[in-house]
Amino acid sequence: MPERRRGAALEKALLDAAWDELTATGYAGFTMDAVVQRAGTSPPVLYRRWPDRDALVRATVAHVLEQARIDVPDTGSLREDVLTLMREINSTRVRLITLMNVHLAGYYQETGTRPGELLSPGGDDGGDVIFQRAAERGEIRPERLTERIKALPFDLLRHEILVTFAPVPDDVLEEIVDTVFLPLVRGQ
Amino acid sequence: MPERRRGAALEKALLDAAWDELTATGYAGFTMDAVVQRAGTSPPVLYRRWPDRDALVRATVAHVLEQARIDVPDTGSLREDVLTLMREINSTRVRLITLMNVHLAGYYQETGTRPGELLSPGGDDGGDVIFQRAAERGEIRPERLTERIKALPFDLLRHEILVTFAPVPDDVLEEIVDTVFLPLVRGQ
DNA sequence: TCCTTTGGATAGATTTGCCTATCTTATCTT
DNA sequence: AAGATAAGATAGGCAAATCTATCCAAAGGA
Repeated sequence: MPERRRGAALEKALLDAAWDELTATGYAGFTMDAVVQRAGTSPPVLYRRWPDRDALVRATVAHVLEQARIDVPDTGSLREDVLTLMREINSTRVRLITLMNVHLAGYYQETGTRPGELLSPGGDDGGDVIFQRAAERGEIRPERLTERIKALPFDLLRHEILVTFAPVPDDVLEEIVDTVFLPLVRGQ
Repeated sequence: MPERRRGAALEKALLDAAWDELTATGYAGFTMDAVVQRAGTSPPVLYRRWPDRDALVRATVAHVLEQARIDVPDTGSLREDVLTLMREINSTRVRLITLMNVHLAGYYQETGTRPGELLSPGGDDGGDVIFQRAAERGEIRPERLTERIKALPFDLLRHEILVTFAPVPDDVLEEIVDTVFLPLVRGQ
């Protein structure tokens, strides 16, 4: 019956349990006991690794961020590249985004992290590649590409997620790209 | 020394204290004791009016929402109308928006309220007037006015607030209106 | 196989916040 | 001026969560 987890495997199980607990109950209802119970272990196991609740939350967020890398698509068209990225974000990061913005007010003040850092795929430059390629293909007018416009579809996606707390329907993604983003970069 | 507050004045003072407490510490750290102390009164005074913490939070939000009405401007140009609305929101509702989105996860589940309802000035139709007038003046192409595009500047403003937790600089507001919104409704 | 390391169970001390009971005192009404 | 009403102080019971002390048991290494 024993079959005990140890070391890294145990640590991952604890952080996963903490993450589930965070998304289920939010920061307000987040208790060490609940994490212990969800992970099927006992308090000292938790306290040996993280001295208090805040340390555990920070480690949990860091752990999830590490695993949340998104790689940049290359479909051959800007429309599909942007939509692919948006769909990827939409399907994998809704919990992360809502949690970070909705539940973790205190987290920011301590760490200096900003929620903005959560969406740019692979840092702030990762997304630039798809615009460079689109410009080389002649799909867009490069002079239209301000930082704001490059960020626009992702900002709007993030906004939808933050206001609805749910994944965004695919036709909304297409509406954003086709009626807002593309007209701006193609110049009508 | 006494000079006791009573009735409506006391109630307002309590709700204001609760509001300050909410924005200062967030929902997680929001305690009845802290509100009592901040208001300079004692527990029974609070509990005679609101049976528990959740009721107080709900009453506080309702109280703030009541006082947060924004009226629709009529400057003669769409650009100024939109900018005026955005500036008004920017200067009066940053705390409200961040709090509602960042701290009050539990509030929504109970009340069914959605954060989206916080920005549309005077309900969802209030803002429509400025677009009607702009169309009558011939400033814009009415067929461009989808719901999404009408909401666009306000969605982007809300997004900025949610990501930075601070008022948005005026030049950012102008950038949004001049490089994103107006090109879309004027058709280039 | 022995022994060191580490996971896990249990119980409890401590803190903190919720909420109530009781009493005093100010203010309003008549 | 007297009585009714409501504010405010104080104290405390209760519940829940934090964190620790102590012990036992399993896994891995020598």
